[in-house]
Amino acid sequence: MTDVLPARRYPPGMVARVTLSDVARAAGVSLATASRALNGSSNRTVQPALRERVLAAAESLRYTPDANAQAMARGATSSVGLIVHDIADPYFSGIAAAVTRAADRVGLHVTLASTQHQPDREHELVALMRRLRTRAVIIAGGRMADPEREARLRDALGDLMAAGASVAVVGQPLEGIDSVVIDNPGGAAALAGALLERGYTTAGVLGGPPEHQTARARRESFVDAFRAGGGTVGEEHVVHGLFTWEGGASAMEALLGRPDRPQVVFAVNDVMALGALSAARALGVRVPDDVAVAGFDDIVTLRDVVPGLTTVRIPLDEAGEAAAELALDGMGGGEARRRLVRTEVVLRESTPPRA
Amino acid sequence: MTDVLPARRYPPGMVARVTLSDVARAAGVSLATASRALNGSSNRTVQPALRERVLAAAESLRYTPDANAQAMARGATSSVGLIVHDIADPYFSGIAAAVTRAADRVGLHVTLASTQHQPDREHELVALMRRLRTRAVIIAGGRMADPEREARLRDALGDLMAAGASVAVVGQPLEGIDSVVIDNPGGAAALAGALLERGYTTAGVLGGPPEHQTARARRESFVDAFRAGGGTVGEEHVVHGLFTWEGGASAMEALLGRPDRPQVVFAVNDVMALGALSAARALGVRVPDDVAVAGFDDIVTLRDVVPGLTTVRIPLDEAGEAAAELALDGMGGGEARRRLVRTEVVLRESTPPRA
DNA sequence: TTGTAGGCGTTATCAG
DNA sequence: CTGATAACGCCTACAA
Repeated sequence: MTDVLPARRYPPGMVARVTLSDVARAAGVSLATASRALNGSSNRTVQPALRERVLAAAESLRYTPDANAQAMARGATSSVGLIVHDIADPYFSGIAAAVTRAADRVGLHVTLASTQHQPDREHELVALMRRLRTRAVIIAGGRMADPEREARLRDALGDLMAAGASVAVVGQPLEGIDSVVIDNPGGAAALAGALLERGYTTAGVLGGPPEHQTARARRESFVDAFRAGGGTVGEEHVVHGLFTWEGGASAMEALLGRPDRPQVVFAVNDVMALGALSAARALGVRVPDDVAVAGFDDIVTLRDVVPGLTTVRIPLDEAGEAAAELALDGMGGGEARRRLVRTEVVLRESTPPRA
Repeated sequence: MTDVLPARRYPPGMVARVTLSDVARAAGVSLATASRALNGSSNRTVQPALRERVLAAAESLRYTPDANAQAMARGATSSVGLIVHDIADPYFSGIAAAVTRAADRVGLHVTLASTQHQPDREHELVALMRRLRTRAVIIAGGRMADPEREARLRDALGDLMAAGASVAVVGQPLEGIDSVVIDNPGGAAALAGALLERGYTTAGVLGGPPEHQTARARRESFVDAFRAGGGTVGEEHVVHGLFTWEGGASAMEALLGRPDRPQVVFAVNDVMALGALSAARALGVRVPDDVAVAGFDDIVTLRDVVPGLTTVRIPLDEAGEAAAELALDGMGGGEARRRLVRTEVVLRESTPPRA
């Protein structure tokens, strides 16, 4: 078996690429046979002897099939697209990890695209995925509800699906599209219940942006449940602000400045809760001695921090898995499916039982 | 302009894909002209009138070029590969964010692959990238030094580069390959200096796995610098263990069980430091009152936690940017380049100045 | 079982 | 400036 080098010539700057024909020639078989030997697909109709020859030739020529060419010939790629707002955000990276695992399991690879926090870019990225002819795309994020943006997104998704790709969103359900929805209301309500059970009777809320879908769901469910359970949440103790650390800090500041400080403060996400902790400390208010604090998300690197933050865990791996399952199974043409990912209350030291 | 639908027939299950020919036909021009009008490449030699017609046709047909076909014809894809161990790890997701941004900036998209913490899979993923014909690949991770694995990786990288792709590694420098290296020794030494300056004279180290490259670099530099600065680090106060939360916790436990407890304990990463905090608390040892603690990495979600953890920040965005720059500039054939990313000491409450 | 040949969607070369 | 037409690398009926 000699290392027959391709005789073709390449433009300067280009590198010699060994193709299937090279392998076929080196092995002394036809292109078809080489293809079958290397790919095998369903019917492995190729004599062991030849097969060996081909494999050996491929090996010695360091041949690797060109996925793009295969995609063209087969009419389908082996990639799934994942669109997030910011991969550095633990929420998204958690989902990404699960999606990656799932894709890997079925021999697909993932193309990652990030909107860089610009929700209006979502539709552009969907268009990108269409050009790439990804088999499926998973869209995570888009927490703000903006009808116009959603319309454009829908449009792009229409084109994408018309091209045969399947789609799944996780986080914000999208009418008519397979979606996995996080049980924010359930989690917030459960948290309220758990706090009541621990003896808290008055609560405040750092509620995030009024229009923020996720924030709203958590805030409203918490308030409703806490009240329904006999607790008190004063209207003046529901403070709005940004969905960020700073947002949590300044909201907490405002809250602590009011009379009748509530026994516990619920921040609609962990990062805000951290800001709240910091603000409290700055004001000389001790947590949990003077005021208890709870968050939402259970950010992974926050676990085992001191004091442990009571929160609601979102099983991101489940969410990612579910999204991948929906997207990869491809919807059977029927109704848009929906998967609910249950959240779970995690009680820690920041909300000790009240005597 | 009528919406001329493609007359071709497709196998069942397949979806009608509108191609450039369809657009050309609808616009009444040749394939070549349509291509030029839509792509324009360098020489935009196509009459405005025709150009308009083509654009309109494409628009109404909802045409999008097939990236795979373009890749084939052009002989080059527009994707860059990114290989990490675990995208959920803030270290990797931080780098991924920067890489994504950089790629985006130059009109490339990123294909993400994860080894799932199995370093032996790195070479497989490199092979994947080769099949995909990515223009460049960035490898982040691989903290363990395993010559055999490295050999296989090298091999795969050779093939990849022979195919014309450029490569850059970040984290663990690889001989002969463009790499961005994190200044772990510098950071650890600087931390030692800062602690000495704050009045600490005795230190212990939670050193991670003995063979772990990163751990070793940090541990040794810290010890050397602390001693060089007049401080004391007893051999029995350097405890090895896992590079994880549990590793930090049990190492701390062991350390606190010894006589002559050091004034400050340096954990070679933040997560281990967290474990250490937890272990200390469990043993009734207060931080920082009874013992000060410092970590390394400055995990983003840990900032602003109480008590603030003194640590060494790794500017992941810089690292990612640098890697992308190296990989995308493609090495000019010369020597392997090297970029040093400086780390920065961040002093917080876990290591207060000693009176 | 193996080989031949046509096609996948674009780009690019080379004549008109 | 525009239009045939040959690649690009591979797969797959269809034939042999």
